Order: sequence, then C-alpha cells, then structure tokens
Amino acid sequence: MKNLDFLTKLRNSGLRPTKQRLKICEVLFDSEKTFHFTINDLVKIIEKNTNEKISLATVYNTIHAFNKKGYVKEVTISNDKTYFDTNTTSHHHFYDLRTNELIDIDSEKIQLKHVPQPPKGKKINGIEVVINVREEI
Amino acid sequence: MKNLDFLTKLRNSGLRPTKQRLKICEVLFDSEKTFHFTINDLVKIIEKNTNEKISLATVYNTIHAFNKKGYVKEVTISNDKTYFDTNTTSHHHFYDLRTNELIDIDSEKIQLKHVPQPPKGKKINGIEVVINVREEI
DNA sequence: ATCTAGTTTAGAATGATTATAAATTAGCCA
DNA sequence: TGGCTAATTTATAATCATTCTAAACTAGAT
Repeated sequence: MKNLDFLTKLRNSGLRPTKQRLKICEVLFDSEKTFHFTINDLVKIIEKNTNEKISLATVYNTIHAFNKKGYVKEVTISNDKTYFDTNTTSHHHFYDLRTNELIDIDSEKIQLKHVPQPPKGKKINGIEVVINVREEI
Repeated sequence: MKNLDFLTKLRNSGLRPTKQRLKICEVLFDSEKTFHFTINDLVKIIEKNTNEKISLATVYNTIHAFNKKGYVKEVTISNDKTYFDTNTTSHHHFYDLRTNELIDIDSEKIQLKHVPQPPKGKKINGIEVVINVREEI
C-alpha cells in the first residue's frame, strides 16, 4: 500500500491524515506479513524508524481508533498487556505461555464440531480459540 | 465440604491453614455452583461475610497459591482485570462483551474438528475457546 | 513455652492505560 | 492566500490493577 492510499484510507474513515497517523499506517500496513504488537512495541518501532519522538497518548488514541474501524484487532491473551494484531481476518492463535509469543492459526485449520446455542437474548459476536503451548521438555 | 476438610486440604498441599485461607476456601468451595470472580470481588464478599478486614495482598497471595495448586483456574478474557473460576474442570466460556459476564460452556459441547499441529518444539498445554456474545438488538 | 519459618498486613512501588488541558495543525471558507 | 475552528498531538498527571517490601504476627515443631 502506498502513502497516498493511507491518506485516502484515513480520510474515508473520518480520521484526519496527520503525520503521526500516516507513520503508524506505514509501520502497520506496509509489511509483507501481518504481526502482533503492543502499544509500547509500536512506539519503539516508530521512534527507531523516524528518530523523532511520538507521544504515547497519540499511539493509544490512534490504535484505539484503528481498532474501532477494524484496521487492527485486539487480541485477548494476557492479563497484563494488550496485544493487537494487524491480521484482521478471522483466525486463531497459538500462545506460548513461556515466551508470550503469539502465532497465527488460519481460520480453516480450526472448526468447531458444534457451535453451542448462545444464552437467551444474546447473539454470537465471534469465536476465539487460543491453544496454549510450551516448549517441549 | 466441611471446614475440617479445608484444613486438611490446605495442609496436604503445604499451605498452612490460616484463618484467612480457611475463610477463602469457605467462600470459594462451599458454594452449590461454581462461579467466576476477580480478586476485588472476593475481598468484598469476605469483608461483607465476616465484618472484618482482609488484606488485598493476602487475597492475591492465596489465590495465586490456589491457582498454582489447581484449586482455581485463571480465565483470560479481559485485558484489564484477571478473572478466576472455581470450576477447574476443562470447559469453555461465553463472554458478554457488554456486561463482562462469563458463562460456562461444558467441555463436551465444544469439540474441534481438527487440532492443528503445534509449532515445532512446542507442546499443547490446553485449549481455550471463548464465544463472545452481545445482547440481541 | 519457645523458636523459626511461613503468613499477613498496610502502604509504597510499578506499570499499563486513561484523562487533562494547553499547544499545534488540517481542512474549510472568504 | 490568510484566518478560523474543530480535530489532533502532546507532556504530564491521574487512575487502577497488581506486585513488592519489610515489619508484625502466628502455626507448628521441639
């Protein structure tokens, strides 16, 4: 994706294309592969990349906005840090309990035999499967 | 379960049966049904129940010890609070995104068609399925 | 009854996240 | 283009869950 595209992508979603947001787009979406990150990871990547400071608050704001728009996806894995994923397609994860490493599992690789009936008055909003793993002994 | 049993249960696992730990056992394991709780929930329940203060640190310590022993189970659902479950059997959850309510799903109700191969050198340590739900519109 | 290691405790420290409010900037309009 | 306004960025403070600390207390052994 080109920088121009990020500009229109942002505009189209009602977000002003600021220098900071364009940089964040570049880091997140100009990569061959999708990846997982924390807010802190992202700040470090950007600052190393640009030699400029970016405010933590800006990164929080932007990532939350992107999450709402569906440009990134929050992954609920750990209770002490929030991870995000640039892979927004439906998929699942291996999670290494030792190293906190997250590894994608393609959606097709996991299928439930039966999807249980949701509680009365509630509608299913998504299914998350996490397979915890450890290094073999 | 009787108080005497908690005493031996604690002793057998190398935990001294203190007043605080016995009270925590009573609240957690003397219930008809299993339930989900946060540390704060538990402190409130105990203090209402006994009209005495219990230190937050004690509850953290004890629940972590119980978690290690497998007497409670940590549930990874939310990024901002840690939930525990007195149901330590293998099972899964509905999670209401609006109300943060957790509802058990029996293990038999959920089966994977295929369990994917774990990454090289890693061993599967457990599978967690969370079905997110919302109130119907 | 005494001693020691295990526990409890209040309060401080930490670390992620959110709130605040002042300074800056994008986009609009004349 | 210049100026206006609302959106955005920013540093910093505030919040909140959790962990740490070190002093006081207690269970269980001798």
